[in-house]
Amino acid sequence: MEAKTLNRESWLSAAFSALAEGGVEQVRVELLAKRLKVTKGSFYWHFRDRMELVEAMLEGWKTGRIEAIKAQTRLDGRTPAEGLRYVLSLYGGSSNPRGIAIELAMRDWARRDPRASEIVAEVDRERLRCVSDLFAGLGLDSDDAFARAYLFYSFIFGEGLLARSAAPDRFEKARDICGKVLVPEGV
Amino acid sequence: MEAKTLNRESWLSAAFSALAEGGVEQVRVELLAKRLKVTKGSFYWHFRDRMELVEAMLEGWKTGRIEAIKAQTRLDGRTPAEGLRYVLSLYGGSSNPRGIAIELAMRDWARRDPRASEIVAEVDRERLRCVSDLFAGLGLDSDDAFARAYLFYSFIFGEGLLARSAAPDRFEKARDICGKVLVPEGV
DNA sequence: CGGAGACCATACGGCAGCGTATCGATTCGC
DNA sequence: GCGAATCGATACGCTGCCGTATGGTCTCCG
Repeated sequence: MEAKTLNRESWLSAAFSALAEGGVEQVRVELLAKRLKVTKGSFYWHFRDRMELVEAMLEGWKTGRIEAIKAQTRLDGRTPAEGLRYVLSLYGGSSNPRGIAIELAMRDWARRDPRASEIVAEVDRERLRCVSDLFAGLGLDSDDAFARAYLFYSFIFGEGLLARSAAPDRFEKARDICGKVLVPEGV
Repeated sequence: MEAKTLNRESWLSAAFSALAEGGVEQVRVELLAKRLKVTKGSFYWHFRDRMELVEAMLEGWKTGRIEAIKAQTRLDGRTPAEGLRYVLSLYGGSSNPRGIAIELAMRDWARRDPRASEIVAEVDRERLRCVSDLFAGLGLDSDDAFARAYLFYSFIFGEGLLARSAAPDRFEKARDICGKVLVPEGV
């Protein structure tokens, strides 16, 4: 049962798909219209212009990601180490490729747009805070915990950047070992 | 003393600047022409079309980066650990921002262009091999050495992605600590 | 000095994207 | 049922970009 009429969410969803696949440059109203099988008449009903769509994307992404990291690091019975391994697994490997693609596209966007940069910074601040707390829960002092969180997220994002085809057969094992280094067993 | 006439290198250099600042989408012949204060008549004298420029960028980047990593990891009297710290310092922090920008733009490019992806993979393969060897020189076995190299480069690239404005005052210390984790002292 | 080639300017056609304007169709409140 | 609001189609002008065609201006060399 398809919704017979589009709404803001339909356009936003399509916009995020376009962002994931081709970067900000590819979220263009006529391309989205084609994808949604309508004309841009529909778009300019739901949005004032392209800027408004783009702004809605930024805001939506920000609140969504901040809610997500808070939920993901709320350890209900889990130990801090388990929590860290869980967060790592969410972005690791080939799980959630769309999420990784959006994450990378967002950051590339942030490199040239101050508005996007601001949003990414807010999200990063929250994320670093949350996983810093987990590392602190392992017994590390404030500076070490922050540094570990910094390493943790640099690895997660950087992994998405490393060419998978550079040595496909060795990556899985490497990831496992990295996991052990990133979240130490005994501290 | 300005060169009174442009050549292929002039255009390539401008193209890399545009790439660093705005991604592939921003290497456009008319924009480059404006930047070089000529018209595109000049461009189409030196290049058949935009594709040829872009292909030259890929090839030039590939050979340049492969030569660079080989030179940087050739330890002339240095210990492996010193070599690793040296390579880390080359991309770390705010040194060489242009190099980092090109690196990131290249990888964003690779995410949607198979040709670019192939080039990046070749460079990554060589880099992983070179720093794997350094880690192996520390006494690690093959799998551990590769994993360490994988972590090493993920960190380097990922660091460029993390919003610096998320906690500007804590990053420097974090980087230092990360350095110690990435290239272990005593193994 | 005169011709050839290197280098760039000018001008054009073509396409794709943004945004606007206007009109058609469907749905919902009353 | 009827009017108004909701949603989308069609058509237009504008801009920025690619690529081509053609002509102009130097410089070098015999």
